[in-house]
Amino acid sequence: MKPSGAKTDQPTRERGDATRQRILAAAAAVLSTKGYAATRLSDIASEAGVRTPGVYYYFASRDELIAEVMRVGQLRVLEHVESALRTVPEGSGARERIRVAVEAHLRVELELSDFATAVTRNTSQLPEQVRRAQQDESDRYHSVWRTLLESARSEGLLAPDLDLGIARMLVIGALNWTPEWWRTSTDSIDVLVDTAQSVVCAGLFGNRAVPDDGSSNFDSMLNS
Amino acid sequence: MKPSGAKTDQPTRERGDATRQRILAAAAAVLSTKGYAATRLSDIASEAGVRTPGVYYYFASRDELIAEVMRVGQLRVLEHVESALRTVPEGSGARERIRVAVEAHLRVELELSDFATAVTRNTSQLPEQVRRAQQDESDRYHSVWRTLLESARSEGLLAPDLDLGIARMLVIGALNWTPEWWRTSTDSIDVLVDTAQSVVCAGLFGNRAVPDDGSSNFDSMLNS
DNA sequence: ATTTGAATTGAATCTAAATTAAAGTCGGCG
DNA sequence: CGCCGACTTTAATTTAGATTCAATTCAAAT
Repeated sequence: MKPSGAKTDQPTRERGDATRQRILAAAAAVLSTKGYAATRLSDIASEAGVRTPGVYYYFASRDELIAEVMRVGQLRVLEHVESALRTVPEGSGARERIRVAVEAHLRVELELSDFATAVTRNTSQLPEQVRRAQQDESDRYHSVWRTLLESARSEGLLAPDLDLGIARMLVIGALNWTPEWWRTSTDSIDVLVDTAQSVVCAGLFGNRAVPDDGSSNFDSMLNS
Repeated sequence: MKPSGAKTDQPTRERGDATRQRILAAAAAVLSTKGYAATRLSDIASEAGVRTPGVYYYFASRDELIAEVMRVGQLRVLEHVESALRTVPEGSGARERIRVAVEAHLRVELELSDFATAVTRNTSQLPEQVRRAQQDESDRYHSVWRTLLESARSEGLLAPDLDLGIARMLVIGALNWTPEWWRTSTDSIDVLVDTAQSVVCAGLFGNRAVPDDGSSNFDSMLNS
């Protein structure tokens, strides 16, 4: 809050780096709650403990700052989900992988990263140029899900007439909408994760049983 | 100086009424594609064939105009879905009613009304005051779905441990996300409707077969 | 201790839009 | 006709907020 600079005895080079990070994080926080329309550079600055013009030392413009938030956010989602999938034991089937992806998506979205939330809540409202910054990572993320569904199909888990593209977007949509209604403070995320896993798997595979006997959490892998 | 007067009884407003509607519709159109952030009063005006200040003859401010779009939009969704549900034969079960609700939601969202799209794509980004305008209708809409799920439960269609609130939001989320990716021109909406009905019903009830038992053509509700 | 340059700021400037003011048009009706 | 009031428009005015600029601080190197 103090206008005075940070009193750390850090070397200036590193302090500047840290400031940049603070600004970026502040932008993600403001963006994820207020949305692109209502995000003021001054809000970001004060959240980051800097005067407004200070932002320009690190970012060329408001849109460039926001674009970077988007890029980072989309990348974080992608990497978190991919990394979760990497922990799934080799032999596991598509069902298990999809459960893991659902959980990873929800957790990074709701628990781990304002950046992720900033992305899903704002993508649609951005100026063309800003949106482009994220396009690449976004495409890659969709590829991950496309692959998941395709392997489910080749395992014979899906009804043969199911349109994979549509199904994919319905599932991702359900997950992406969660920031609109989920109140982290109030509700337990574990229940959400469980419910979402059940509903998504049932929706795709057509049966709702097959609970996870404890192996749903992707940090703990038991089956093989 | 202004036509201010609290006089409710203004004679002859034929042309004005139409203009007001044009402005409202234009606002819905712009809002549904560009989003709140990028929606300029001047865009709305020119889309409506009026000069910018002309808008102020009918609406007190930009936000008031937008608020009305939101109110109308949410109301349209509500009424379209309720009216669709009214066409379901008395004896039908919750599964059939939910299928109808899914279809009605998608169609009003994607085919029938820019207003509806404007609502779902912008609600989260609005200033508090504007959002409040729709709150009421929004709550009523959620009640409709709550009731649908509750009757499904009382018919024993749902797993007893399923969290109805979460399930409801996941389903509505999947539907609300469609305007983000669906390209009306490119794709057939019928396939989307079919797929969504299957996935939602399977997701909730846990089996994917059981299409509608030959009853009712819910195309009959497409007017209004 | 002086110089240097990265980091930061207070005080302008600039600009896109929203909003207001002040007329102007036009059709109907006395 | 001629003016009345509903409707529109052109021409300001205002304002919020992004961006720029010319200093200022302060740690580190000389």
